[in-house]
Amino acid sequence: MIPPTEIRRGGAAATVTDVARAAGVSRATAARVLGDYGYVNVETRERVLAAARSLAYQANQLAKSVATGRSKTIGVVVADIDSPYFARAIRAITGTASAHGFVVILATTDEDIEVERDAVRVLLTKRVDGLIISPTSSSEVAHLARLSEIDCPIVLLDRRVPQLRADTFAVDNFRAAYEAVTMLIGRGHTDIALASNALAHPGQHLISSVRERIDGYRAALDDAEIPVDPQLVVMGGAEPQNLAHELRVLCSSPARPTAFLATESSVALVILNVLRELHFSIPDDVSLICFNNPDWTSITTPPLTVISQPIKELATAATEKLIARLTGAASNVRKETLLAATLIRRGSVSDVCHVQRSAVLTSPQPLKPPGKSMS
Amino acid sequence: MIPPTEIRRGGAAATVTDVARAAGVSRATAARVLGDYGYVNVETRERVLAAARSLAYQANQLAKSVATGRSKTIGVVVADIDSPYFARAIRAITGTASAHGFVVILATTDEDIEVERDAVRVLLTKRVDGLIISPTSSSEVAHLARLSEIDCPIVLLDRRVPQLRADTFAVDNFRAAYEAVTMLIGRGHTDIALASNALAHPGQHLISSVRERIDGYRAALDDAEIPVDPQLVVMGGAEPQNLAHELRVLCSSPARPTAFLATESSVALVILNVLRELHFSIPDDVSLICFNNPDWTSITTPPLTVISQPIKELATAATEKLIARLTGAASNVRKETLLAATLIRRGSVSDVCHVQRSAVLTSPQPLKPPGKSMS
DNA sequence: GTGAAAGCGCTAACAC
DNA sequence: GTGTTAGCGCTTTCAC
Repeated sequence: MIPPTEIRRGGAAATVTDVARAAGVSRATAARVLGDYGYVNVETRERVLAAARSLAYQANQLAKSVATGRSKTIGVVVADIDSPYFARAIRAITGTASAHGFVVILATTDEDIEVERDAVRVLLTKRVDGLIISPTSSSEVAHLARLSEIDCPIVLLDRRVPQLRADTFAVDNFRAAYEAVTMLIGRGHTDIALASNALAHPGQHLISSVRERIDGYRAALDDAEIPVDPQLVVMGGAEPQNLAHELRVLCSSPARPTAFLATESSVALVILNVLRELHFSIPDDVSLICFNNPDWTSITTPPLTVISQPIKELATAATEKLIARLTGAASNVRKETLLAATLIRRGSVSDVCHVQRSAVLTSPQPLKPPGKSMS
Repeated sequence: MIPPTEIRRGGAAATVTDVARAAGVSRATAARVLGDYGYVNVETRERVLAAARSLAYQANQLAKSVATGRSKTIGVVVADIDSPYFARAIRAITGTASAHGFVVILATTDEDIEVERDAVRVLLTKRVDGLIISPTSSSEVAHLARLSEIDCPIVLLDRRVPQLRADTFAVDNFRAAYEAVTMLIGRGHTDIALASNALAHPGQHLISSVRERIDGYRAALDDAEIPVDPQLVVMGGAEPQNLAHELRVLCSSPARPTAFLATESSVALVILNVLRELHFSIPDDVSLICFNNPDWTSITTPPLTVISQPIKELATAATEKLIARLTGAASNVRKETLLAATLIRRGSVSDVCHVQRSAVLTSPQPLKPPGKSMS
């Protein structure tokens, strides 16, 4: 009864046609039950499913995608995964995506705009349904602007690009920096340095997160009527050695600050190394606050006061928004979502006693951080 | 002259057909130049390329894939990206892959075998050309064994599964643990504990890396004729609170060890917290060595002596091997590549003075670590 | 060299 | 309900 054609060709996967033949129905019918659409007799369905099972049929999503025009794939483009910050983001993205039946293609750019452009091109070639990106540049975004024309939804994560009018999920960095610096000022600090691993290319825009942190830092000083000393803003670039060098110079100069705000935890690491090398102690000689809250900041001596960013929530929300857009469940208006960061007070900040003040604890203060909230 | 059909339909991407029409050639010819295969007159080629350019033609890789049967995509399945260890691996994989024109689909399992099975199934559905996986279980591998049947090359990263006969890239964990423990013994320690965030499910196999580290630990003790105290092997499970609890109990008992070997840096973090809480100091009261070498281990007080694993090299080699297999450039025999780990001596190990010994430095020793090598 | 035509595995009108 | 048929965008064989 069974025709010889029934014999599967060497190792190749079973197709709808194979299943249809095995079940004795047309391809359309088989496709209907396998694709789970349209009406089909419950008995016929069983027969098809049985055939599919026995042939270990697995749908070819690629073929499905070219037929439907949707790939159930989202592209993710970030600078680096090494940072625990982005690692957590990616983790949240893949989790959320797969819960919705989407798969994630990952690309890293190393903060290189050329690589980013290329990554986006490749992802388009793979026909991703949408893109989550943490853009390297806030100005060179032509390759991103193009996306809306070709109807590939894009959501920005962690970094804003106002001119793009895309859904954006980021931290309120200005406020976070402002509050941290204001806190330092309240503790008596006036010589507060800001350290970053960004680089101030002349004429080049900084990525928004760093830009906003610096702005917040400046605003806090301004509001306290403390002049901003340009020397105290050190942009070391991605090379730790260089950053370390600049910090060493700064700390050995008369302009030596009494407190540091680090724009990244990796910067804090460099600061810690330099301070140790110079035999400065934290928080007695200098206070330190850094952005991000990787595990290790709680076990240093002293534990670090940090600005914790809700990256997981951000990434999850970004992914859900993108998927909503893809399934037509999102409103047409592009929205910017700014989440508040949380200042976690630990032991790396102390008072500066210009004037004799009443004794204040300088040791670890397990204060309950203010609740974070969606804005 | 230009037919009205020349007008692009709303926003949709240009296809080979469009380009062919614009260039006044057949689809086959256009396909040849766009796909860069077969012979075509150099002049015709120019015409086609010009047309492609003006239409902003971008090949549809999906369609190409269903036609050719190869997707230029590799699937990566790991437990978690949060760990800096795997993050670095993924980074290396995406980098290497993209250098070879491949793209990476990422899936995380959270050490859940069901999730892993599902991830593999989904990736197959996407017709990945091959798989890099760090399997959750060393015993439940039927879903992986199936892969070789359907001709989907797989390479194992970081964890071994002997019964799978797949290319494997891992660290020589046995030797690494053996050497670390032997070093501790040489420093006078006899009560050496091993702590892990794995869980000893009854009848369940541990993942190979943990298994081998424990074996190495035991072997070192055996060879030194030190009895292995089961109490000193604490398997806390993934829940840090639980691990912390077990450690607290152990450290408060008479069985308190003088040294710890942590199978993960995240475990070291927990140990550090517990020790601080108990007011034990490192390395005076207890010594500590941990696997992995995240940045932060060099800035704790004291800096941690660690076992650094060449994960980047491993991941790069794994990716290259997979791609070689995909392009038919690899020999048929499956090979296991074990790279040596490197013991980096810093400040968290000190001597135990059962017997009075000559003074030995216990402060940070920037000894040059032994060179690592491919095996 | 180039074109016509079949095919990859799937979806989706449209008839019956 | 089910089958027929025409696509999706690309490759590839085979004539001319």
